Amino acid sequence: MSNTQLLQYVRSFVSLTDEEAEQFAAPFEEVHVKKRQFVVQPNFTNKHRAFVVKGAFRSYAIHDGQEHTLQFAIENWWVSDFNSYIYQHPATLFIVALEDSVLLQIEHAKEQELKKANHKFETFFRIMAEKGLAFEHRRIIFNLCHSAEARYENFILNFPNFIQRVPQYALASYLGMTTEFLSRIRNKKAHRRS
Amino acid sequence: MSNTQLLQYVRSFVSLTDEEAEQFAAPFEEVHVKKRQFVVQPNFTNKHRAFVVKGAFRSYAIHDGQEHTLQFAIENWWVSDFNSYIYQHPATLFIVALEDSVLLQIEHAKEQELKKANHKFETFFRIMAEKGLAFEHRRIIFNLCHSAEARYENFILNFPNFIQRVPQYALASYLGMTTEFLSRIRNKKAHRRS
DNA sequence: AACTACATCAACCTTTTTTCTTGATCTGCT
DNA sequence: AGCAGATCAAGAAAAAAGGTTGATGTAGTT
Repeated sequence: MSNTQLLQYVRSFVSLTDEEAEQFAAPFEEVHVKKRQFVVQPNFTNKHRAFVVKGAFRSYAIHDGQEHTLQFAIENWWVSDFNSYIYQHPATLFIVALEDSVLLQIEHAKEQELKKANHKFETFFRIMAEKGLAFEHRRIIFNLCHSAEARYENFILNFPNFIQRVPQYALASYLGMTTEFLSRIRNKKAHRRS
Repeated sequence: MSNTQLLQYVRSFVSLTDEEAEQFAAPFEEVHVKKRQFVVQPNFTNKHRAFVVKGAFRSYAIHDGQEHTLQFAIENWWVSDFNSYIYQHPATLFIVALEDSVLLQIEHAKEQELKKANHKFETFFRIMAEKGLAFEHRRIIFNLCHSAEARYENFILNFPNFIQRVPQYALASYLGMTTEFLSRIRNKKAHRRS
């Protein structure tokens, strides 16, 4: 059961009794999406917070016709347009499945109930937010300080399991460079090794 | 300007002074969508009525895993999940762009204001609804009375400019037959001609 | 002035996906 | 039995997605 996976994840942050675990998992529903399917689109409010049980996602914005990737998510990551979700405003991001995937999603209102119901649940969501914030801070600083090549190398180092699963144009736009330039970096690297 | 196109259309049904035209057009906003992008999805309320300035759309329902096409729309047609739009209830249809397209859309509330503001606007929307209703009546009767082949021939006759723009599987599901059967009809027809 | 780090544009190739076609077989009607 | 049409499976054809390369440009450095 896919709840097991979610609960295992949650329990790695807060300890839950079996009843608590059950209570936490209850409001989540399983959703299957096919590759290339959108789960969030601009102008539609992002009503759920979603946990990736299986598969891969990309969230991105389009500005002046250019796609800018904000995030990738694979198993045991969360995906949503956070600005849309927490304020329950229309989304500005696209979130699309990069593979056939399975999500566990909880409605915004249900999440509020959970947090009210049990202090541990509140703690869990706080930890998620803090981790997310810290991660983005590291990312921003790193991006500001390093060259395109260094950013790519860093990505490989930190997310080796993403590399085979995200398309290169998406990775390029995540790392803030053109797809052509990323292609050249990879090429150069391959030659160096041989 | 794409408003011109809308106003020309409106004026073909009701006469408007220039001020009226301006007032009518004001609440419409232009939206660009790419091929394969959804503008309406089940469970989200269809908040806008949309006029197709450029491009093509298809609205369809999924029942028992089968897609059933309700409508196609190209330039100068309107597209929405009408049941969702007029009652402002969650949609049951998908509406997807078949090509890169441009819409002019008006919010539900703004439309109500327009209709209150000027009798002519009320008249215009009444005409749209009546035309739509009459059209669907013709369609239903025709479908009940004719064979798959006759329905296809009729479509060609009445909507020659749709033929090249809608995929065949979509047309088949609009005409109430399988894509394979439509393929055979087309094939037979081609042979007859040569 | 040359060099580095990167962008843009266009062409092209490869792989994957989508769409369409065909044959074989089945069903329910008349 | 014969017709209108469905279903299933296999392929072919067409379109789209993804990736690479070369040429050329630019802004900031050395």
